[in-house]
Amino acid sequence: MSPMCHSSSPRGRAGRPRSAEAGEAILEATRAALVELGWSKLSMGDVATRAGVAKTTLYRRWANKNELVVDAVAVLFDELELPDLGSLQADIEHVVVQFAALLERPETKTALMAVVAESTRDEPLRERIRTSIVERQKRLVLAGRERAQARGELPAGRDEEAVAVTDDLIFDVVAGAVVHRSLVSAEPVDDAWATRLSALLLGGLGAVAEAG
Amino acid sequence: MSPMCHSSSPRGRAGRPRSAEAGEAILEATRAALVELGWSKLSMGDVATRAGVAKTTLYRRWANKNELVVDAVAVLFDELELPDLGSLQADIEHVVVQFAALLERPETKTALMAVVAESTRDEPLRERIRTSIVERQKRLVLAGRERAQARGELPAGRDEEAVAVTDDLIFDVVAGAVVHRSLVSAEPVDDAWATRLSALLLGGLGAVAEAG
Amino acid sequence: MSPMCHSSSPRGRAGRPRSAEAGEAILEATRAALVELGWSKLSMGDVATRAGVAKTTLYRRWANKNELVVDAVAVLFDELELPDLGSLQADIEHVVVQFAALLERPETKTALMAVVAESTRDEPLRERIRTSIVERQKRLVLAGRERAQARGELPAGRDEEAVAVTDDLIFDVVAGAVVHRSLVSAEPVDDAWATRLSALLLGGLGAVAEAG
Amino acid sequence: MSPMCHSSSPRGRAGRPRSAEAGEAILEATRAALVELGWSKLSMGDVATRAGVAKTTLYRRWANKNELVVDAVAVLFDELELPDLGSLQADIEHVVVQFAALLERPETKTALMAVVAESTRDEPLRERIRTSIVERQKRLVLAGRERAQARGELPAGRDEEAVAVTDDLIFDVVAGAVVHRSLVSAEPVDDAWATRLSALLLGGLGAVAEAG
DNA sequence: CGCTAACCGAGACGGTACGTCTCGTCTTACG
DNA sequence: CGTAAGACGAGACGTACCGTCTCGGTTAGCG
Repeated sequence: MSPMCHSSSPRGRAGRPRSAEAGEAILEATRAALVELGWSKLSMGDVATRAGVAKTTLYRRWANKNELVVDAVAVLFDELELPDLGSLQADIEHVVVQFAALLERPETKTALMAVVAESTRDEPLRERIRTSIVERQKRLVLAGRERAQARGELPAGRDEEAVAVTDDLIFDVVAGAVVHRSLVSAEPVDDAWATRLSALLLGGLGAVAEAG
Repeated sequence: MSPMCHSSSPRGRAGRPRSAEAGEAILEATRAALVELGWSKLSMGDVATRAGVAKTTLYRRWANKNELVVDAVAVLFDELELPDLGSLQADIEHVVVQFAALLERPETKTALMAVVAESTRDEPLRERIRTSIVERQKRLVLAGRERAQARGELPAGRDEEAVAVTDDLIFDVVAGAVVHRSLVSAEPVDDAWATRLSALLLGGLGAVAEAG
Repeated sequence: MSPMCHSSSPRGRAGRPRSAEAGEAILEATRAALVELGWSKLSMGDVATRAGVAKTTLYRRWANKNELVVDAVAVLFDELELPDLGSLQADIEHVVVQFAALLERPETKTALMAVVAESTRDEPLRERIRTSIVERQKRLVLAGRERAQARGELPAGRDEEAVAVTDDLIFDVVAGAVVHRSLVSAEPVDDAWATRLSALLLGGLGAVAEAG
Repeated sequence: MSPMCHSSSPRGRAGRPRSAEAGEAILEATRAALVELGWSKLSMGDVATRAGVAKTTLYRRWANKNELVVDAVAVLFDELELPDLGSLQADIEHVVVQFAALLERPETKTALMAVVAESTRDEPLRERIRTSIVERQKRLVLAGRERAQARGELPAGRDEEAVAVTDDLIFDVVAGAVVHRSLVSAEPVDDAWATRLSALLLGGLGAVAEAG
């Protein structure tokens, strides 16, 4: 399940194989172009030139600019980590600040909303975003919740379904709130804000669990 | 403070005045084009044609496509209302569902994230989004909170600053969660989800207030 | 019946009129590009650049490279003249040499056969060649024949139809022979060859007239 | 002197020899593609696919599209014959009609002028055309003239040089006239026209012989 | 009988040009 | 002066071929 799978080999492999370095050079060039130009002024030709590659090579691997950009930024989200800071509150605060820092990076800031916007009219793109970014990062919620349960901060989830539903809710709330604060409200996600958001979640989680 | 203020009349008025109907026809045409084509395939020329107007007229009133789109969709957000449903929980649920319905409309769905994305590289646009959309809709949080205080569901805010900070937090959390659920996770914002989100917030609000 | 008529004004005139100088600059640039690059390496983008014009401007006026090239070279054929040299033999020799000289010019040499080749698959192009080049130059045959009749070198044509048919034959023979000698056989059309061809025609004309 | 001689074996032969059937399949595929697409839309990749052959195989044998096309159509010209019809006039008429029929075939029609056009800028191509097509078909003039001399319709040529010069003239006139009538004037080469052309030539030949 | 050199198919590669589209500006004539 | 119409310079789009290259795999003939 390679990230770049636009019309791969039909059955086995015949002919010259795709250059491995080209792929990485392109993604790197894409990120550089995002930083310099932003999403809307990024052009395929420019990326190709930066990567020292022909435009055709880009189109051979990605159907369009959006798919390319998703692949280029998806890897950045994998840098997010959830070290054990001893309490759920601390863990949440940490990931919130980390995520906000990621969103402050110019390549992420300009690209994320743009591809989400495009995905509202492009089902394959939406799917690629889901698999490359969204679903991958739910691991953070999962890990945080399980660690909190291990610590006894949260009750063990009896109903598996209910646990997953709550995980999803938390994910949308945390990710959504950080994105909205950062990109829409355009106000800083500092430690104080992260603390307030964590407090809100912790308090709310109890209520949701009771209501369950 | 008209929403379209790109170089008004210099000092008094001379020559032929601007057609009043043209402005509304353009915004209407813009919304229609958003529905049919989505943001990225919407073009100024097409909007002009639909509105029966020359391209020049568009550029005389809006600096570019993004400013035009913001004005075209901003008005839709004013339709959001907060009827008194008797409890804070019900009020929140109602506005969440209403907001989700708004985001499901094709013109809003395709446009909102797009202009936010563009605004990360365009300060005037960001400002226009803030004044035309974001700040205007904070009224909903304000109204909901005051009504809840009146009902006694929430304590009266002693510190005005702290109240505003919490209002902002709630706004980012609610708006962000709904947007993320709807556009990024691409899963439905139904009554059940709205109920869970409301429960989370109500529970959290208590905690935040205590911590405050 | 302007030579450049690719989708001109729908009914009357509205909007900015087409730049007159642009048209001439484009044709001039086309001829220059033909000289330097030849037909097959001539590109629309290059012509546009040479003419200091946008590619769109070319496509607004000509449907494709072939139509442009026909217009660019057609005017060169109008330079052919038929001065009265006192005898039909001399007149023929002169026009043969003149035509050969025209075919030796690099822009004509490379372009003429190319557009004729393309015209075998492109009816509008064939028509444009006929009206812009072929039919226009039949004037030379007409003038030569009438002058010879006036001199008494040829009998006055009784049957108008037969005269036209013979004119066409002569045109195809002269033009075809020169083109074939010059471009296919790739041998020089010098005075000696022109003399031989003229002699052949003069001798043949008598026979055709008798047979006629 | 094989027709396909693009960088044969260096000194002797080693390794696998070239597939004989591939060569014919490629020429056949080229003709088919010419019929369907015409010269300008014929592509090497398409020919390769039609022939069930790799593009590499084409380039191993022909330097480029034009050389390939010349070889593909050259063989068609060998079908021209000059049966003895009893008189020079009849022989000429016959070959004229035959040649016109050949030029009416879509593969010939589209290819011949195209490669001639290209040859004005490509000396090796011009040479290939001369040896593969032009010089080969002069045999028809030669045979016709000798047969006419044998019949006593034409005087025996005293001066060998003069005879060759006249042969060339006749070749250019006949071939040129037919091509021009057929492809440039785009009018039919029917029996009547062939008769007129033959009459012109026969009459002219006498004059040229006397003048010669 | 196994080497080995040249062949073969497939298809990716860096390029170039295509013809279309949209941008935002400019130039008309009309009201 | 505002307007509708539409041409303009600029430049990106995504596609199609070009001619070259790199693969893995035949297929001869020579040793």
